[in-house]
Amino acid sequence: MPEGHLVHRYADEQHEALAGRAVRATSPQGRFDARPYDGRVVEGVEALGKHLLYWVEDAPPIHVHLGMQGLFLRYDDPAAEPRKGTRLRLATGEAAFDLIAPARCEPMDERALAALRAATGPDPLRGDTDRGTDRDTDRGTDRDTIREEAVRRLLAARTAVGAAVLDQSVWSGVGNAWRAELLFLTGLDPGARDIGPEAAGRLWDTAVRYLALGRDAGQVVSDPDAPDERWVYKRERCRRCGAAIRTWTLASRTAYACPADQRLHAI
DNA sequence: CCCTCATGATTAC
DNA sequence: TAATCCTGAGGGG
Repeated sequence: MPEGHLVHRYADEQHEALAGRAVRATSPQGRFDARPYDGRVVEGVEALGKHLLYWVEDAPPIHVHLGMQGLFLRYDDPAAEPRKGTRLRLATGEAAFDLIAPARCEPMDERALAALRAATGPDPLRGDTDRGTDRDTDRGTDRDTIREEAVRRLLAARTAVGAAVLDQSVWSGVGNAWRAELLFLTGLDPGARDIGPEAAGRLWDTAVRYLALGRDAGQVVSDPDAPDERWVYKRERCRRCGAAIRTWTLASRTAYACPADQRLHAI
């Protein structure tokens, strides 16, 4: 059940383990044709919002989306028996990564890749790592430029901010738990509209900072002093003020908000 | 053990 | 708006 922070964590871990190496690629379950990738060198593993791209020498990139149920298992013994239902195993001599229950796992052609990039808004975790910085700098998309684009797209959305941040073409990587916690941290009610460039910028800055904490910790972190706690997400009462948390459906997902600490109009 | 729900998103109706 | 993908966690019996 991964949002962008975990997808980036997977990408970083697998890039470290696989890039520059030839991999054994198999589909124990048989639902992915791994033959074009078996024995080839992995050039890199890249996260794009909640999407993963595997770049492999002399083969089309593999697109993976974990959806709600997808996960990776890492085995330090690459000969370990995969669980049945493993869609894809990528293994070196040192480790194996098994992909279970993905929403997507498919080769990507140029057209599909262009469509994916076009449908993917600014990612708070792009440009955060050295790897990403190099790549993004080459395209002239430094942090400030990304931030301006993020603010522009959020304001252009015209929907409730809680709907906009879940729209992956507005910002990519934010999911339902982060929506709840980021909007709390920014003092914005998910139903707020027309929040203005200043609040939009604060929300973006909060996303950049906290998703990085979450990626490094391997879980949602909305209070560095209490990394296992949340302010409003799935809570009965606000962790800050004790008010009863309001829940409702917004953009087909359960929204959580503190009626006292979050406002419909940015201050 | 069985049932429901979920940190997603597409597709069909 | 609902069904779908089809795993894991958690609650009830």
